Amino acid sequence: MIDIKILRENPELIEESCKRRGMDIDVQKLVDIEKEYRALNQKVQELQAERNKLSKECKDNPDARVQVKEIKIELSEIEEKATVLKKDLDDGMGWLPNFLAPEVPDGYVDEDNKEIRKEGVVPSFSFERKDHQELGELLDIIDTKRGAKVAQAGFYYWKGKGAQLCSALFFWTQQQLVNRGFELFMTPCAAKEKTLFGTGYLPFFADQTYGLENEDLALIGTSEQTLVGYHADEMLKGEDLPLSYTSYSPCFRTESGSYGKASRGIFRVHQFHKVEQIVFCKPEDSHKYHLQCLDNEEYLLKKLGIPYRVVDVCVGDLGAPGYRKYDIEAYFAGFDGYREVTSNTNLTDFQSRRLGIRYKDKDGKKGFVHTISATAVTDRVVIAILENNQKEDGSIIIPEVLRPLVGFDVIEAPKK
RNA sequence: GGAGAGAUGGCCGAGUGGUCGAAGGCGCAGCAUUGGAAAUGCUGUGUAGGGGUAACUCUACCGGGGGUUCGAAUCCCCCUCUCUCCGCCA
Repeated sequence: MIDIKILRENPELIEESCKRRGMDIDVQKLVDIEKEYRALNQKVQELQAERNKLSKECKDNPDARVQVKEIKIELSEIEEKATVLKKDLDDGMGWLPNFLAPEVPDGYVDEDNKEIRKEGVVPSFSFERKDHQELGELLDIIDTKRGAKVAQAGFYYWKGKGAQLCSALFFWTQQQLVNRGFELFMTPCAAKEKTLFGTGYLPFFADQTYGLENEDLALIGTSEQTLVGYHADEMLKGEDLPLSYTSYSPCFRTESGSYGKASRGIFRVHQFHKVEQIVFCKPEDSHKYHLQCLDNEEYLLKKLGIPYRVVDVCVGDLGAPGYRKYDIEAYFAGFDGYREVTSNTNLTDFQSRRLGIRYKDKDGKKGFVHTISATAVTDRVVIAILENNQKEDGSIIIPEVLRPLVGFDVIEAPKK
């Protein structure tokens, strides 16, 4: 949510960021609604003041009762109008995107993202490489057919040593983050509209959400929703910040409208699994923790031996709630290219204003916290391991750091 | 699923029609005391919004929504949530 004072005093700033994002929003109309609402509200308050004053006189002045009754009628008419305007105002404010960091690259699609650096050595192969779909079937560790049979196309099973590898990766990642100062959570996998609105997923990503019938609940698209929502309507102590939370959860997304995109295998699915990083911090620190979350992501990929590149995400690929975003794209040998595995957004006070997450310092200074939302790992990292660590027969070398957890070094290919 | 109790400020908790934005406590801040601290004492301390250069002032808010009344934290109705007991259950 954008501070309504900015709408009032510097609407050109909002127009500018909408324009840069290519969003067609009538900011001026919103300014007018706000103005009208404020005038009406002022009138309401004047009448209320008069009413309050007169009611105090009622004990010894019977005429006052009659006057108050008249005021009440006038008041209810104006209040009715004000309520309508307030709703329009709230709806309009809910659709305003966050401001943009000045450094965000211009552009409309992911090809416009700016590469910051490349790390790791891209593996070379003396044989014909397979993609994860082929490897998954060969090794009997990914089952998309039965996923579709039991649930729907876009759902899948991890199985056997593949499932072991996933479990190990998620567990290991959580441990690494705990070692880096994060507190571990297990969260609800459903959340109500208020929470989804507050985190910015509504109204902007309404078509991505799996709602539950006859309930004010939807399956979470990410545990960001439940972790950030955790502190809704709370006043945090300044000295407790930053609060760094992590959790593992399934993530549900309808992915409507994305069928055209490269989606062989389980790269883009209706349910995936993610270890998330969330930071609540003071406004002046959000840039620092944004970079720290990025460092955590890079640390994990380096330990796992996965080559990657970091990109500075462009305006069009950023998402309305985001102020600045770094993606990491890992190298996938089967795809022979870099594809998104993590995404790390500084949301500034966009979510905290919607959710009412504030902090108070000992000296009484108050403000809205900033939030950082960053992926740690997802199933896609497992896919990268499969594709990059394959041998000619299709067997997979397990990354060293995960070997103690899975209890084997290789997922062996079946004998012919 | 059945029965009952409850929701008040950063937290706990009193308050059953006007003098209540709300006692008291905790917490927090300042001052005093101290070599320093603890303890103690005194003072201050809700949130959001409007108006004013400012001192200040007005409005709203006691889970949410509606109603009664000149006037509602308090009375009435609806909803949501929480807790306790019973049943069922991973």
